[in-house]
Amino acid sequence: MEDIDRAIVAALTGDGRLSYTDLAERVGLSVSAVHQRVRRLEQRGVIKGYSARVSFEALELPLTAFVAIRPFDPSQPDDAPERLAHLPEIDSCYSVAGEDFYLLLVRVAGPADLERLLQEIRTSANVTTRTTVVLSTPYENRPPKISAELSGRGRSRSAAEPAGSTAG
Amino acid sequence: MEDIDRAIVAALTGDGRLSYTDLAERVGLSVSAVHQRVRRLEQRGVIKGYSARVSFEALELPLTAFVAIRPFDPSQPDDAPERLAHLPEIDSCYSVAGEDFYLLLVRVAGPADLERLLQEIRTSANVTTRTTVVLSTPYENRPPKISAELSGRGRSRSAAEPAGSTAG
DNA sequence: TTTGAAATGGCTTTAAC
DNA sequence: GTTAAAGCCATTTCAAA
Repeated sequence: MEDIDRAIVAALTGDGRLSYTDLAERVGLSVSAVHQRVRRLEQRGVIKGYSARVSFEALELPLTAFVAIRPFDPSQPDDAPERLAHLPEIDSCYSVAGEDFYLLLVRVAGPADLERLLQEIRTSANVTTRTTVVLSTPYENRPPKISAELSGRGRSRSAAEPAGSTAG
Repeated sequence: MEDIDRAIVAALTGDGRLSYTDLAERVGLSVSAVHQRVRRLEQRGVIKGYSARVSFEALELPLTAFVAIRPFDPSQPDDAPERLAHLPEIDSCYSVAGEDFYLLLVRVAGPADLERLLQEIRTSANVTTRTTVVLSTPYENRPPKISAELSGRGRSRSAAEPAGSTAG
């Protein structure tokens, strides 16, 4: 992938509502050029969509936990992700190597809800659970590493000086 | 928080670039009313921002792993999150109860990069690591539970339908 | 094939009710 | 919360490199 595409992805990861005008200024291209690249990135699946970042505390879901699960009966078909998909408290489901089969990230209002959720998980997927409560989240869902270093591309307008330009 | 606000948050979590026009239609309010609610949600910190959802495979970061860390010397000050923040491969950092001190979610290009990252983590924060490789991700970062279901209230194009105006 | 510039329709945003 | 209006942006179209 090109450097400019990486810069576009990095910018939209930081602010998914950036206008094409601002985006064009940042990467040093015209609006239509940037727009075309974004469309291509979306079509190629590099950009899968856009989401609002929410405060789970404000949503009254202050308790985050990891729930490692493994089947109670390993001979059964392993369809835990589908069996658990209906539970909205489950934020993410990872199939993992190691002792456990899956690692779930869940968000609930408090211990009572966590207890009910764990019971629901166990009965829905016929699994055992091992839960690790999250005490705090120093950072989460940070933008991925972007190696793009935009060399000073000549532009017509000199009024704005986008980030990434060589220090002068 | 009100049901309409929850519906707005849910909609923007699913599609952070929804226009206020579409949003207004979904929740059954006027455009400016929805706009005002979104501004308030942003100011209150319920909506912390907007991000593009990216394909880590397309970004050449196909290997995801969880790295549980604990200090090599527990008598030292515990500032692992700050010491590790400069590593862009670290997607998230959770302070957890249980055997370990922190749980990191990391994304790298392959096993070689993972090995280098683990060495970097150990030396940067003076910690031991226990790594769990993610084999696949059935789902990730799903929208949180929203108790309000306002489906069916949306109008198509009728201009004179004062939704929710029982008081007037 | 990709980029740059202009025009139009739609959206965001503000003010008044 | 609603309506209306003004300004800005997204999207398309076309010309040029």
